[in-house]
Amino acid sequence: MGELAKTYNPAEHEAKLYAWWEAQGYFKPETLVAKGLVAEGAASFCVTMPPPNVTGILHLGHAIAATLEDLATRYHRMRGYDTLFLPGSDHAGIATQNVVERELAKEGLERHGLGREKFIERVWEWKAQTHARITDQHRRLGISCDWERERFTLDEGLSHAVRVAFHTLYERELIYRGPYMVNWCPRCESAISDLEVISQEQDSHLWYIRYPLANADWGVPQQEWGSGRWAEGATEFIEMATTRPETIVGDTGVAVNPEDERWGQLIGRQAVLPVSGRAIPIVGDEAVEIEFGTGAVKVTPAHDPTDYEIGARHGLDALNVLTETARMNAEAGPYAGLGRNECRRAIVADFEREGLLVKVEEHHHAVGHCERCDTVIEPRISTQWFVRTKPLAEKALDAVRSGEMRIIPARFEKIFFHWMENIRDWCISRQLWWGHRIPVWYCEECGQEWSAVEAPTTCPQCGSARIKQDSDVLDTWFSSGLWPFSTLGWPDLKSPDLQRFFPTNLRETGYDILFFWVAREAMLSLELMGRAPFSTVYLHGLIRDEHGKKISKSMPDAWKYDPLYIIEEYGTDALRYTLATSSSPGNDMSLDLRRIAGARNFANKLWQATRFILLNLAEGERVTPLAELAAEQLLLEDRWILSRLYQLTESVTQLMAAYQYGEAGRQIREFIWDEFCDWYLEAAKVRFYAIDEVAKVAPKTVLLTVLEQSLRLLHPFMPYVTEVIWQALPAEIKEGEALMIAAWPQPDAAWLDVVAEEQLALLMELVRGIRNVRAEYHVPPGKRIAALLAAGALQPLFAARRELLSSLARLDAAQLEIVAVAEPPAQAAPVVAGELVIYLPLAGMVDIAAECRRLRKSLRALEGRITGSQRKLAGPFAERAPAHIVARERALLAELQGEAAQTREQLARWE
RNA sequence: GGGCGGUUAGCUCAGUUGGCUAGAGCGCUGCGUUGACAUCGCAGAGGUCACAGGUUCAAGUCCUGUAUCGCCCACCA
Repeated sequence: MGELAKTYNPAEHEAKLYAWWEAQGYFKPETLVAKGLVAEGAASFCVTMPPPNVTGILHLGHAIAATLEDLATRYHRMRGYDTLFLPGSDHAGIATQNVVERELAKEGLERHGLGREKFIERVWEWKAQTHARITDQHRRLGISCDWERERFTLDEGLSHAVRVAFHTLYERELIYRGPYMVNWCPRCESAISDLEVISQEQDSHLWYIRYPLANADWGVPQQEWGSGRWAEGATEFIEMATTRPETIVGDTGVAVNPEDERWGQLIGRQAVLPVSGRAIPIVGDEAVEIEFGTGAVKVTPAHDPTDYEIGARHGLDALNVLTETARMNAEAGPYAGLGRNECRRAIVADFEREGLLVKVEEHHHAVGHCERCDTVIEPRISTQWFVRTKPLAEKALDAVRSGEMRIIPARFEKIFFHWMENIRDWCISRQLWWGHRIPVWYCEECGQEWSAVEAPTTCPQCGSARIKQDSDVLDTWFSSGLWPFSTLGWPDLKSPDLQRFFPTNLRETGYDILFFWVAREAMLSLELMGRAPFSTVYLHGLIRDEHGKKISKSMPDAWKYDPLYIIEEYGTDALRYTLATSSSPGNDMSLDLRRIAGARNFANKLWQATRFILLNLAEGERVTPLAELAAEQLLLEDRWILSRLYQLTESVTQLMAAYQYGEAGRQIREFIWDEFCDWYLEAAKVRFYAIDEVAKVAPKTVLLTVLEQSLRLLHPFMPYVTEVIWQALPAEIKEGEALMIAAWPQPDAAWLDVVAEEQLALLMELVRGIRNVRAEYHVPPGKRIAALLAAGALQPLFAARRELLSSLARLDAAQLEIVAVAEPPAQAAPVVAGELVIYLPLAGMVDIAAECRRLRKSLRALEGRITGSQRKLAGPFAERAPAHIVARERALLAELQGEAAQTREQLARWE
């Protein structure tokens, strides 16, 4: 005790402390129960960590999530909830596979060359490395999660949960398989969901082309395509615009709007498709916009979602002309084997040669790209697995509407509704290797298809052993969608953790994955568990650099925003405090390193205050607990700070319960720094440095009591420094073995003392006024000056605390006169605070003209406000506004008038 | 094409049922090494709360519109 270093050095304590907490079992709910810190039948509080992808290292987005989750966890643990923060990580199918593929590419390897099994081995190796790094980073953040309950989406239990979930949905016909148009990434060679397609605006072209029409004069091209005479003899044409000329070879129709006067009469006729010379019908379809392009559109049902629908309506064939890697297939005739872009150039050139290219316009439009590898997506018809989302979405909508699940900030509920109401079926199969194999088998004998939780050996239909499992894997979000219950032991409904902690309480994540993840968690949980997975969704914003730019690895100063760098430079507490208090939910945050430095300074400030207090304790001195103090031992400043602490605790507790962490954190800081350190601690020095030993008892008690309770309030924000300090405090003023398992402060209503607060506020105003005058007159800071205080009815109070006033304002105690009514000295600067006036006889220094100017200025301001207040009270305000608001206004007016009267009196002496 | 958010001090941001003189950190100015702290203290300067209307006794806060920046969603080829 009392051995605190000169400054707080986070690195010296953090790792040690974390290891100790963990070794003590404080992160485990069982420990708290065993210690009797969780009351019988206490409510549970559970948050499952959004499992980071095992793709790389953590960034500030993870840091803010972990911080807020741990903040909530520590707060609830202190409140006596049966608390669990469950950690884990996500195999992140497509993302991780891509990362490992890039790693392999560095060695000149490619996954197909390696083979599925070997490749998966490599991914597991990668997983082991990144997982270790991620875990280490999370520990550095000080999060109090139960590592023994850590889960991984591909581990045994969760894989089983995935199979059960799939099987259940399959049996309920909420999962189906079929050939539909999906988003296909030709680089990943896999289908991806709508959400994984990122549309990017691009500059491109709109090619106006024309197809000849078959008529009595011409119907079959006589010359070779590319000869320049392919359309020779054609007499009628239909002109259309396209952004994708390479798909022309896959056209099986031309569509026009039936209302279109230009083209309407062509419906039913045949066009002759360039290149192949195939006759294709012209159909009428409402989907065609008359205004766009020429009003006619080529229809390629196999390669465009709209065309797919038009084709379906008119019985047009879907002719696939692309391979899985987006090269032209045999159907492309002369273009077979070309890449889609090469083909585009070639076919445009050929159209020009054949006189079928009318014009080319600049065109700006959105093109879909793969979220993971940025490759241009190809819409493609392929057989995939889907989740029928409509019925699931209904339940999710109800859960939010009914309030079973609440989203913070509330505006995201509308966004959630909109998405859920317009949801489309979710493509869950991926042609990847890294992930959960789809638990469906096919019989090669009888063609039976069935789903099973455990791998079968024979066909249930015909008994054949010639069965094969589906080779696809599931979308990674399918397994993470089960996270809130799969991690707690589902599908075992008797799992103690599931019964104890489900439904969970909080899902904290960035708003960018509301649809990807939170929405899926809600749908799957409501379907499989019959309940929403959590009661509150708290969405944080994106973290950007100090100029509001998105932080990316390619930025030259990206290293500055690495959580580990920040932790090493400023300490974990500084990072956590800053992340928790610098923004509000759902709003992006520009992380300013200066703020982090400020938070580090705050930790040090707290440290210094503690040092001061402990330095004033003798070795082994017993501190008197607050309860043992007699009422009269508590002086004005003691009653004031205790009252302030009471109010702070009330306010912070309310804010924490309402998930207003930012405001809570700011209030705690303001209290500790501005009230406790700057005023109370300075006030306490008066008694510390006095001769009277008895007088020193109360301030020690109050200092330690307030400090100890402040530490408890601050602990969820700055767990390390608060715990280190707490451990150094004398045993008499604390309970238990660690701050992190201490009880959240229960404010003692007896501390509330509004009179003390008002009186000290007056004293502070007086002191500030004196300091102000001293600064203006350049009175040397150390110089003690005489003063005459006219305190009116408060004379006894100020007389009793004369040392306090003289100490804080650097007055000469021997020449401080405190009276009820004073005859103003001739050569003195008056300081007015409410109805109090203190005269500072600055012998020979007082510039009367300057004083008059100062007083007049102050009087003008006062009079302005008085007039405003009077006008307000004379108007409809007095009767329309609530009584307490009016009363407050009246009180204010009286105060202003009192101060103005005093000021006028002072002026009158000189004028 | 829809929808959402931001616009508050030089910079980065708070300001949740509308209610005292709109706040903080950093920066800036002046003073200061008083026996916790220069990662500090004291005093101070600095804002027509983007703009225009409206509702109200009262608007940074609610409504309408405008500007501007950003984000999300969307099958105009």
